[in-house]
Amino acid sequence: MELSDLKVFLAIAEERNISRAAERLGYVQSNVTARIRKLEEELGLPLFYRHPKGVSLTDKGVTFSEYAKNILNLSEEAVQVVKETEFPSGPLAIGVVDSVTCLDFMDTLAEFQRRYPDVSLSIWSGTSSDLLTKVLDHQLDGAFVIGEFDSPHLVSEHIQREELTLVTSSHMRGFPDLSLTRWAVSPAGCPFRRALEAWLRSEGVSFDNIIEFSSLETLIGCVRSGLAATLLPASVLAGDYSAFGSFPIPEQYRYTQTCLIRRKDRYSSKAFVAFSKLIVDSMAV
Amino acid sequence: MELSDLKVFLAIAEERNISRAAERLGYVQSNVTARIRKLEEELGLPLFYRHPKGVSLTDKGVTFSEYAKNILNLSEEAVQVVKETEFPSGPLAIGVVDSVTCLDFMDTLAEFQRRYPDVSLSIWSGTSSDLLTKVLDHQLDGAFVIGEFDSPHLVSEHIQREELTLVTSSHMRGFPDLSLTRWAVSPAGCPFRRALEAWLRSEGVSFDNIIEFSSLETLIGCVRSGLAATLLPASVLAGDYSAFGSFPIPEQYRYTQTCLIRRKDRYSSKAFVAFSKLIVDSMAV
DNA sequence: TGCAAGCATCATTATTATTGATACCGAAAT
DNA sequence: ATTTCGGTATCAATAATAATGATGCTTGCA
Repeated sequence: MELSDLKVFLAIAEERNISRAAERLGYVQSNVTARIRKLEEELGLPLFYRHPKGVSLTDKGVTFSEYAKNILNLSEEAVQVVKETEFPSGPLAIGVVDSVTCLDFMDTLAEFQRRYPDVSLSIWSGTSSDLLTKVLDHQLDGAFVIGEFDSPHLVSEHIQREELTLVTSSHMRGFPDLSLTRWAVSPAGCPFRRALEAWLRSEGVSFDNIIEFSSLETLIGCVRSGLAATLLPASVLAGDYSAFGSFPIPEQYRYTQTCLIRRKDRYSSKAFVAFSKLIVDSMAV
Repeated sequence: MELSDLKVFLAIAEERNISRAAERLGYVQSNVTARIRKLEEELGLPLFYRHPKGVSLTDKGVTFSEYAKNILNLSEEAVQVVKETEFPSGPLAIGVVDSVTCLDFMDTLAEFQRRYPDVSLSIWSGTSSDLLTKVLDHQLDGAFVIGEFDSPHLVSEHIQREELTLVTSSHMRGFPDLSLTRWAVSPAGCPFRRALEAWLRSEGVSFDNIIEFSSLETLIGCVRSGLAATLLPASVLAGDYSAFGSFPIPEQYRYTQTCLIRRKDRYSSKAFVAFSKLIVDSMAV
């Protein structure tokens, strides 16, 4: 049994299809078939059920896949750790919730690239829970998410407290009538949306006059044009204050936390440490 | 990088000598040299210093070897877990301190073999600290040791409280004069010896009139012949009471604990669980 | 009945690992 | 100084293994 066998195995397990796994791995189907059969023979048991439309893991296969993931993660970490130089370098994958990408966060990124040109930084954006999954799955070194997350595998560091405001178009004058307002929101799971829901519920206002946006840019565009209002950190409006009206909301719902999360058991590369330090410093200003 | 590369790497690291590692692995030296060089090239850094009399790990090599061990342990565990059948089977390596091997422990072993013939049991004996090391090193599934051990990687289960007695030959009559007694002891590190030392110190008796035995059998033989006295659990004398005199010692030094230790993070096979259950039950009687 | 999608098989080829012979290197012995 | 010894490195030849491409087999579905 070799690490490459585990990679092949996991590819099949994820694709639930040998042909697709072969394609993904850049091999030919017969090869992948042969390898997985060899592995099964070596273990003396089937890892997959074969059905006409693909394959699926047996119980033992499920168990084995957990081990396989751990083993491969560990082997990657070993290589990374040992290759690491004194100066931050190598790949660094960071997740950022959409709402943060609008901040002067971008400036900080540029600064990071300038200081540490040997780090190849890749930024993923997504919802907090997407990013959470990716961090737990070793697909990201760390992520900036909104809200508190509690997992035995994570550590999180508070980066910044954001102040949510009720944002409207500047065409509308003054604090709107909540019950008559149409709301622009992110898909379910977004902490801003949850805060909005909680607030409106406490005001006794129903929450069905909503439009959902998967992209924050579009959402903001919609608010700017006066189609709807929303709840966002004022900082997201990126200085374009003249186009918007911004109103405080009750203190109970006003604050959200941006946290940097990472896996407890994952080795923090020099690049990661440098990155998180730079972010914390720049946020503190 | 493959698991076999890690095995080659670790063999060299342990032997500190490529030729010996090759021999141990059943390869020819040039092959092992080539493989390790290929691995080093892949990592882009040397794992070993070469000197005229062999090789030694670089700093990075030390780091890498820690990962390599973990990865290989995990991969072995993966195979073992997945191969495991409903009924206990497979290899089971247990360590037992010398002093326990004399008990009716052997009967329990025989019973275990009878009940679970598919388990290939191997018993290692040694001192408590030897066994401790082997358990931590994944060389043993578990071990019976005397005394309390505290390691974040271990869990231990109390099996039995042993009562230490002052053992003399039946030739000598009555409680001996401690200051005139010659003592037969196990090598340093044995908990019985430590207890004896502590007791004698508290009595103000010096502890230099000693003979060391590496084998408990020989030690007991020596005591039987009247050459020396010692401190042992009465149970060790194996029913041969007529040949010995046995005297209680102060309560403070009288008791030792036999514990079953195992690694916290190690998967407990069905065989191990069955074994430890059988032992606990048989001790409870 | 005839696809189409998917896994299995197999002969062939490409790649990689292993060997065995030999070169090399430094330390210790002569 | 020279040899010898215990070790690693190199390299051409060979053995073993992995990958390919073509084809066969099964099943669900139209």
